[in-house]
Parts: sequence; C-alpha cells; structure tokens
Amino acid sequence: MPDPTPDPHRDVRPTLEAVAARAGVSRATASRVVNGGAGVRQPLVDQVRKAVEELGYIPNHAARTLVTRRNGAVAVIIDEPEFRVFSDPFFSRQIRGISRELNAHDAQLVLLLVEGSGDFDRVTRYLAGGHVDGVLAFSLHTDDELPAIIRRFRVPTVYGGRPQHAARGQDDPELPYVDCDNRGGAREAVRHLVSLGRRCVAHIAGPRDQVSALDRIDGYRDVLPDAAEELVVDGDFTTEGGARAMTELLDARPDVDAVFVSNDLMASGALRVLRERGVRVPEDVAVVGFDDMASVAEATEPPLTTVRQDVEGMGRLMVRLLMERLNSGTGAWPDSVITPTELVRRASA
Amino acid sequence: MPDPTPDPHRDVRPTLEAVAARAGVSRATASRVVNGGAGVRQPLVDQVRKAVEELGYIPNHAARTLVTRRNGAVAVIIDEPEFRVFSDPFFSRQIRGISRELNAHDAQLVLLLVEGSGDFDRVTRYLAGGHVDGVLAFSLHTDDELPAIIRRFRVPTVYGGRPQHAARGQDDPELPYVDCDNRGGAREAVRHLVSLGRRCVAHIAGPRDQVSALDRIDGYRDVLPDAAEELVVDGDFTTEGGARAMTELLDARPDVDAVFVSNDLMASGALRVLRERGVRVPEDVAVVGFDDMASVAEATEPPLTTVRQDVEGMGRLMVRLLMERLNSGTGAWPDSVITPTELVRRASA
DNA sequence: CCGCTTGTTGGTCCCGTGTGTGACACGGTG
DNA sequence: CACCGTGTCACACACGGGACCAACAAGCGG
Repeated sequence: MPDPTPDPHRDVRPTLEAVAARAGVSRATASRVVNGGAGVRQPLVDQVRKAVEELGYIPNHAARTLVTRRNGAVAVIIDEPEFRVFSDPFFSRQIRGISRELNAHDAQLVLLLVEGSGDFDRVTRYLAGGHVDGVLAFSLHTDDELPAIIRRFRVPTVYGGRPQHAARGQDDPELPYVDCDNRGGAREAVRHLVSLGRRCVAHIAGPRDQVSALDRIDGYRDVLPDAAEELVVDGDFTTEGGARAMTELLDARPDVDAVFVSNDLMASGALRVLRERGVRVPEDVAVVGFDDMASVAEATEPPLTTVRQDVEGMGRLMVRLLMERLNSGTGAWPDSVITPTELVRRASA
Repeated sequence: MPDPTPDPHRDVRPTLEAVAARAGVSRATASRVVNGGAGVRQPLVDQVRKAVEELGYIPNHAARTLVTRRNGAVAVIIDEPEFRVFSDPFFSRQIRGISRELNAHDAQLVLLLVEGSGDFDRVTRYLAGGHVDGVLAFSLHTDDELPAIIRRFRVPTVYGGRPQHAARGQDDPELPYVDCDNRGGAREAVRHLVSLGRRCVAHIAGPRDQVSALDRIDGYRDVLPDAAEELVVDGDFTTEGGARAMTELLDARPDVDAVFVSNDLMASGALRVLRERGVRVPEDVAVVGFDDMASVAEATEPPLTTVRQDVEGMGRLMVRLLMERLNSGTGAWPDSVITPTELVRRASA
C-alpha cells in the first residue's frame, strides 16, 4: 500500500535556494557548506547541514555540471565486434575493478559498446558533447579508429592494453596505458616448460591483430628463437579455436611434448583434444595457459598451469591513472604502467 | 604529428548563441532548428543548419538537461555481490542487447554495480540526484532493497527477471519486468526426459534465493509432483557446484537415469563427474541444462541438450518497455513480458 | 582613536538551452 | 478601409548552482 499521506516535498525536489532560506543564510553560503564548508563559521555550517538533512536536499547534477564543466562520469569504451567479449570473463572482471575504483572516487561509469564503424560517429558525438570527463578505452584491434578520435577531441584517456601505435615502438605519452607484462609472462611460461626438460615446445597463438597475442608470441620467441615456424599455430582465443589449433599441431608435429597456449580458453580446448586422442597431460604433453581465469583454469582436466594477470587490479589502476590526470591542475599525463604476471602451477605442467 | 595549425575553434566549443549569430537569427530560432525545425521557414532552417555544420556545433548536454529535466541516460543496476556474475556470460549478453537498443534510442548506459548494503546509499543518492531518466534493474536476491528504493523515488524502472514480490503472487503493475518462461521451459525439459522413457529424473537446482531457480524447480514439480525429495539437489549455478551436486546425487540415488540441471554451467560440472565415474551420457544418464550458453553448451562432452532463452532479446525488450513508459505522456506502466523458451536438442539427452 | 588586515557573508552575474509571451507582417474577409 | 486569424520570429525569463567582488565586522598595531 502506498504512503497514505504522501509527503508533498517528495515530488518537488528542494533546491539550494530552499536550503538557504530554511537555514536563514544566503545561497552562496549554503553552496559553500555543501561543497565542503570552507570559510564558513561553524554555527552556520551546522544550520545549513541541518536544513539539508531536513529537506533531503540533493544537488542537481546538471546545474552543477553546467558551471563547473565537470560531470563526474567516465566512459568505458569497448570496441569488440566479435561475440567473444561476451563469453570471456576478462572484460567483466576488468569492469568490476573499474567500477569499484570509480565508486571510491564518486564517479559514474558510462558504458559504450562499439560494434562496427557506424558506431564511431555516435561515440564521436558523445565524446565531443562533453558528457564525460575522461575515457577508459579498450583498443583491441590494430585497425582501431578510436585513438585518432580521442586525440582529436583531446579527451583525457587511459588505455587498457597496450595500443597498437605503442606496440610499433612509438610510445605516445598522451596515450598512457595499463597492461600486464604479456611478453615477460610468456617468457616465464616457456622457460618453465623448458625447465621441465621438454624438447619440442609449441605455441598456440592468439589472433594476430591483437597486441597482447603478438607480445606473447614475442615472449615465446625470446626463449626459443630457433623454434620451427610450424610450432607456432594460430588460434582465435576461443575454446573451439584452441581445439582446432591443437588438432592441427598434433597432425603436423606428433613429437610435440609441450604447448604454451596464449589464453586459458584455448588451453581448455587443447586439453579436450589431447584427452580425446589419449595423450596424457602432463606426462606426454605439458600445457601452460595464460590469464588464470578461475572458472576455466581450475575446472579443466587436469587443472591448468597458467600465467596469472591481475585483471581487476589493472582496472583499478586505469581509474587511478585517469583520476591523477584529471585532478592534476597541470594537465600532465601519467606514465603507462606494466603490471607483473605470475606463473600459477597446477597439474597440467 | 599533431596538426601544425590547430583550429582555434577546437578548444572553445561553440554555443547556440554563436550559431544564431552566424546564421543571422535569434537564439530561439536556432534552438528550434536544432530540435527539429518545426515552425521555422525553410530558408532560415537551411541557414542555421549550415552554421551548425561550419562551427561544428554540438549541444551542451548539461544545459539541455537543466531545462528539459531529461538527460538521455538509463542506469543499469546489477546487485550481485557474488563473484559469479563475472564468470557468467549471462549478464554480458543481456547488457549487449540493452546497449544495442539504447543506442537505437540515442540513450546512454550508466552501469551501477552494487556490492553489499553500503552501496545502496550511493545508489539512492544517485537515483535521487536525477542523473538518469530510468532504471533497468536486475534484482536477483529475495532480500533485495532495490525495489523499495526505486518505489520510494518513483524512478521509472523495468526489471530483468521476475522480482521476488511478484513471485509471491503480488504482481505490482508499477514494477514491470521481463523474464523468460522459466517454469514452462523447465516443464518442457523434464517432459522431454520423461518422453525418452526415463524413470528416475532428478533435478539439480539453483540457489533458493533466486526467483529463476525457484521457478525452474516449480516447473520440474509440475511434471513430477511425486518425485522424492532427495531427487532435488541444491547447487549454486557454478560449474563446481554442479559437480558437487552430481556427486551427491549419484551417491544418494545410484538408480538415477536423467537429470534436469538448472543452468548450463552446473550441467557442465555434472557432465564432468559423470564422465569421471564412467557413467555414459546419454545412455546411462540423460542430461538437460538451461540457458543455452553457446560457449558452454556446445563445448561440453557430449554437447548439451538445453533450454534456450533469448537473453539478448530480453535485454532489448527491457529497453523498449522502459522507453515506452518514458515517452508515454500518460505515465502509464507497460505490462510485464514473459518470453518463450525453446528446447535445443544436442547429444546429452 | 585611527587605519589596515583578516575572515565572513550576501548580492550579482554567468554557465548554455528551452519555451512562453508578445510583436509583427501578411492575406483574407466584411 | 478596418478587423482578425495565422504563421514567424525575437525578447526575456527560468532552470540550479558556482564564483567573483564588494561590504561589513572584528581584531590588531601604532
């Protein structure tokens, strides 16, 4: 049953003017109290606070934004036309980290999913409209238009994952990013396999248009510069793609005794194929994945040895860098950060 | 290399005033043109449009919101303290549908992740602050405070999934929801197992504080009202939980010859246990899941027969209902919608 | 006692748009 | 020729709140 005596104040939201009137001060003073209370005597501060409480005053966001030119919102742009994102817990975890850290900064998260070039107009209009103070972008593809748009409109941005231009060796200080040490993590994984005495270590790679996949290939080659071409097989970061790549690999090189797989999903597909073919893991073939996605790596048979990256922490870090940039009056850009990885040993290697 | 002769207009965003001046009309006329151009002669419309183009004018969102009291944004509130959300593609897919439909309506998506009671204050402030025109809420738990808050502030809302109070039989027209036919889908799954000649059909249920899990139990009981208590085993919607439940079930009732599992993740865990115990699927035990999450159901061994729900379509539908409500001057509430399910037959049953 | 400094406070303007209210021109009608 | 309805347009106000600036009081040193 609805409230029988509805409060008339409920529908008409009180304004700062009303608070000031009730507290018996001017609107300017009320405003000062609401924004921290600096330069106002304690008794008046208390009066205003009381009036705010009694009236249930909540500042009008639009009015405040209009004058401060700040709106306390950050856009998260994910450019991922493939279906993969939505079956990959990676983004969800990163967004969780981002959400938590944004909450700590009293900022809101506006989610922009980009699918196809047509959407870029929309994003452009949105950014140009000044709806958000900054952007957290996930630029996954090498042919991405996003960096150009962001540069053009000078929107403070932090990237998740090393953007392509940086991968070309042209680190742009105006496009800071947060990424895990893909190359170093890959090196550690391959070294681990080598240290187990494996002689023929293969690599199932991710899609070549993703920087993280390329970096992991580089890490593999750092340790095994002389590995045969055919030992590196392309995959697409999906379970099925991993299974196909493993099949291809076994057919081409029956002597393979270890595989470093570029992510956990593909590794789970690879494990399935190995099991179907009666190949023992890790006795005959040792397998190491990448990501340490709990729902996958702990559920495989056998449980997957893999390279952990702290996805949620990376999300939080992105927010911190962006806030640093927004709150530094100087407009100085923060440095990019590469977070460490850690080899998690389970049963598969 | 940055533009050598940076456009001075770039940093100072043009205002409607500037557009009007350039077009030689008053600001009021320029405003009318920008908002559709009704009641303005064609030649003037063209002049203003040209000025907008030349200046690269983009309306100031905050100023517009201040006067129209509409801000073209919708909050998506997900109250899920458990880690599960983030390893479950369910939400991602629904959000994808929501995002697409919001784009079609030129509205933005503000993501609010709620974790724990402390966060409700934040959400309350946010909703009361009038940051969004409406809310899409996923109320998963029976002890949810969200409906009360939303009712209190009279924010137009559409629920994803039948809220608890509706499950108690008190359908509140002011809290419309979109849900799939959990009970009907469960019935179809169980009937299918019965039609295969199975005599001892068990059910691995989801957590009892989630309405969808309860509805699926009801569907199971609709078909098998006399099933023994011990044939219904509790799970938690995770792969591991499914494995535990299956183990428990096999120990208690070795004669079981079919299982309807409340979601695909648990079904994949159950299949793993069956395989480990050397139980053949579907010969010895037939298995049906729920959700038809492609990444899971197609990847299990054997591929999973399951009940499909159109998650993305449900997301889109939620947005349509909300927009209907927002755009109807009458403030009338749309009706709740229950979308159909479909049994997808693969190899497991 | 006077002038100056420091600390508070209120008045006022401005942020950028939407919209109601008139004014004006035009053409048709009596 | 006077009157009036219709279509266009400009003016001005309002939306809610931040920030500058002048006014004022109190305190202090000379």
